[in-house]
Amino acid sequence: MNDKTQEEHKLIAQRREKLRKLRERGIPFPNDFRRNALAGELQKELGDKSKEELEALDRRVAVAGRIMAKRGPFLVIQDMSGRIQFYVDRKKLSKELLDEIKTWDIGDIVGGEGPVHKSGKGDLYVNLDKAVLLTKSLRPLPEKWHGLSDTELRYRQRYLDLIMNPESREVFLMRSRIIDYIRDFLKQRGFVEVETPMMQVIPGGATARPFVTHHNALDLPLYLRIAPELYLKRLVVGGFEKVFEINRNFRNEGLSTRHNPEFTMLEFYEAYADYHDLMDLTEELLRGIARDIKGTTEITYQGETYDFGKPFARMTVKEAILHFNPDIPAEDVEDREKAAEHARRLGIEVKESWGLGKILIEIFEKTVEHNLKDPTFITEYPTEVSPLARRSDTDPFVTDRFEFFVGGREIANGFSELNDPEDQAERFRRQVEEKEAGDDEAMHFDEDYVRALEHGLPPTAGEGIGIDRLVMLFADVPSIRDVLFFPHMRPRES
RNA sequence: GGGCCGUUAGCUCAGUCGGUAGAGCAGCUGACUUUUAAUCAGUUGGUCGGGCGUUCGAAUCGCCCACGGCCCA
Repeated sequence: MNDKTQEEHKLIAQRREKLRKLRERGIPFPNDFRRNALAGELQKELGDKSKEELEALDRRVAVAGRIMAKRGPFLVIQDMSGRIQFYVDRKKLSKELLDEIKTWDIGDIVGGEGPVHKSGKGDLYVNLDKAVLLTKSLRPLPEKWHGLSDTELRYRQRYLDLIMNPESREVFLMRSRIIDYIRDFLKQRGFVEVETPMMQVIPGGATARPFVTHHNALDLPLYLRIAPELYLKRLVVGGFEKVFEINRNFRNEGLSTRHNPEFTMLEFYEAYADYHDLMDLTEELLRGIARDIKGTTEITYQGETYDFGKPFARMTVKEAILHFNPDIPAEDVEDREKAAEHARRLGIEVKESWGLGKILIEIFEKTVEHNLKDPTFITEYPTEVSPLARRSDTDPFVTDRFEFFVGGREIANGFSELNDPEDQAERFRRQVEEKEAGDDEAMHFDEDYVRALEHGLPPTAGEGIGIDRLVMLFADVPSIRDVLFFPHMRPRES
């Protein structure tokens, strides 16, 4: 380590010196100031009153927050609700207090008390009687007008982004409101919120690469869950007939504007329902979120508008492939070799072990998915790629499954659950074969889960909704990093 | 993993043809006390992401590396 890394920046040194003086004078980080008002609420409550009305009212408040700007005798204070000014009156305050306020810096956290008045220009301010520095900030804030725009710093030092950029705060508040809405929606319909293991002996419920950890006392490898599905269905076996969980999943895959190694998933299961019921429920839920959060069913995402008010389109995987690939004849999606030919032409590396179902899904992902702009349910997913979904009664090649797309992105995946334990065992065996053939995303055989099914899973439908992507949609942001407080980044060397 | 773009003062950004590195904000000194990106005068602040190379001379050209962004797989 050289001197350079230890040497402190001048701006920090100046502030540290001010803190040193505070220490000399007593308690540098007091915690006895109690506020009784919030800036934003005062603006709402008193913002319309005239100067004279406010003086007559003589509303005395105690407000605390961070100094965001200094404007002559005014300090701009920001708290969680908004902003209000403090007025520093030279004629009114003691010399000692005036001298102290002079040492306050932008970024410091302060408290002030006094009556709320209004300036000649019509802005509210607290006419300070008392004021106290509560927390000295040792580091300067970013530029007051442009805020913090460097994306790397916004993600690495999210607190600065939140202090400086109101749009960013708004996204996270919206995220919270969306999750609240979903909880209320499901609870009102009789669903019970539960929690199931994040660390699993057999990672199940999805096809994805897991993170591995190790339990010392049991001397056992444990996997961070890639999905809660198999545990939630065990609960349905146990008589919890309507359950949901909103929690993190972990997948050991790359990072992108749509992927973070940990992400939030809503999963819910309803006994005595099928996938059609869930499509209806999903439609109602998304429409409800749109109305509640945006006040309209017209949702604009990255310049394009989608109408959540109209009934959502529904089509099958095969129909969608034919629709977006007019050059593929209808009979070719029924034939493995012909479908494989089309797949190869599209640049897909077709593996020997793939059946028709897997080939169709690859073609679907390559040519259809990004084109599904308007809210659309896609149904009839091949059994081959749906190892946990109930087989269709009319066509065993496909399952009673759907996925939901909007803006070219998958948002939800749901199906009538496979509750035939013997079929499930057979499907697990196929997965194990694929794993042995080199597919490291294929599922493990979960005997314990099959045993649960053998006790009887009632006819059930279940669904997962990716919360991060949902929030991206409603918040109209292009990257998943914009809806995660602390997106994963490569650590920066010191 | 591949392609393209970016990295200059605490922050937001300029920097021409390769010729001593600039502005605004923030900071500091002072004036000013009803300001609204407060204003006025003065002023401090740089390993130009890191390394190697080309050159009399590199923020600028070349190569390698790091981190980030976007796109593709």
